[in-house]
Amino acid sequence: MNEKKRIPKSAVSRLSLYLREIQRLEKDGRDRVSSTELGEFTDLTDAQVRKDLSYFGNFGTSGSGYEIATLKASLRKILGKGAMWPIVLVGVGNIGSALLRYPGFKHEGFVIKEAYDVDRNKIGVRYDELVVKDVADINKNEKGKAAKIAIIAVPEKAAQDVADILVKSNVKCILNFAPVVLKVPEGVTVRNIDLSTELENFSFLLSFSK
Amino acid sequence: MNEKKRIPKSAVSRLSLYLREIQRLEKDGRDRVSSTELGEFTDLTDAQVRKDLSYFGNFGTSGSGYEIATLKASLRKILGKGAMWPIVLVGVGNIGSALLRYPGFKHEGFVIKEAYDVDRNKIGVRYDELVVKDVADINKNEKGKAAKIAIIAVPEKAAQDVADILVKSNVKCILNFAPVVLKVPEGVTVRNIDLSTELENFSFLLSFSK
DNA sequence: CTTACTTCGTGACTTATTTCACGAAGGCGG
DNA sequence: CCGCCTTCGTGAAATAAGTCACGAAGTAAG
Repeated sequence: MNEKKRIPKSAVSRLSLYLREIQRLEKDGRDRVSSTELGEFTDLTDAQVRKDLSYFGNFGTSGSGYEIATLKASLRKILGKGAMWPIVLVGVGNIGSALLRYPGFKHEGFVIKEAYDVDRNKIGVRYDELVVKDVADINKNEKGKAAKIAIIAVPEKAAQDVADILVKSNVKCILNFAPVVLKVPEGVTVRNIDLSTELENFSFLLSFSK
Repeated sequence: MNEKKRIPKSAVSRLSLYLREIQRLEKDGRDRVSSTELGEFTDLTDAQVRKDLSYFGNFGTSGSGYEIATLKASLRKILGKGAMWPIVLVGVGNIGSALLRYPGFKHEGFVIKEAYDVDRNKIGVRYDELVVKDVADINKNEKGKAAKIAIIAVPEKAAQDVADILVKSNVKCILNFAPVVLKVPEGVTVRNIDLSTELENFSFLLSFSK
């Protein structure tokens, strides 16, 4: 209910999980779900579920939990689903091209609208309706097109330069696969997907336990 | 210094960043670095850097910061680098095959030693020295081979089954690319890489800020 | 050797996030 | 309509994480 309270950053990520689960439940023909049950599916406590949802509204009914149809609609609204979000991809190497081929995005409301690379061999390659362009042309093409979300999948050396260009072309959110801490101005959000860090967490754990 | 204090989970991830940065500095010929400087590189405060490091030892010298060679050695030790960690990959689709082709792992101390899939067309395909095997044979091959780290890159429907099999074959750490919350017994760690959640964070942000 | 400066390590404090636990609301059977 | 059960929403308490700020230790210069 309360719009003023500060919302923990991680609550939004959990909202994603809730949405995913209730969509699954909906497919199974369910029409109501309790916080306890949602918690079981997402490995969270019932209190956590209720609190997270309560940051955004009163979606539940005391005796009987949450109605799936309405909760779904609300969560989708909050998470900005419904619009199709255009994405710029920079770097069509191993990961970049995997993302291009991944069909799931469209279904989730995201489309890679443009793809760039430096490599001659990659420029001009077609993926579906999309042709890989020269990274030198980002500004030209991007300006005004208003993709606010970008994915960086270039080698570490190039990542900061690419980020700078993207910021100039008005990108506000960057999903970064390069193993670098990007410097961006305020108002631009970066989220890192960093495989070596993830794996090092594992090797840390494994080295210690026993 | 203090071994008893509870270490924040995120401190280990930051250790990875520190290690990466000092290795970069070392390549540039530097041999000392201060917490302030490390903080600038990683976008953290100097206090955060010092506190993180202090969970694991007294690596610094008061007047002059951290000696790169020794800090590097210590961090590598803590993070379990030095050994080559074998990894099992399950799912050789878009993402899985990108990971197989990614050369960086080896350099970081991780090697994909086995790869599995269900798809006839993928089974038998060779990537370097590695041949994709039938997922039905995981147990057989894995038992005793002692890969403790696995990567799941299968479609959501299959992920939990795969996880169960992996757990049986003694895997302790799972990097999960499937958009599902995996249920695993205590003692097994899962880290999720969830593109739609990441992107939904963005669409959430973008929907609100104006 | 003394003074001025740098930079660490850390306890105390602040802020952020999660968990607890309970009142109130809704549903249901009789 | 009345208990009884379920389940929400939410302040208050507990836990976790991050920041501050300062004493102590090192360095450098004269």
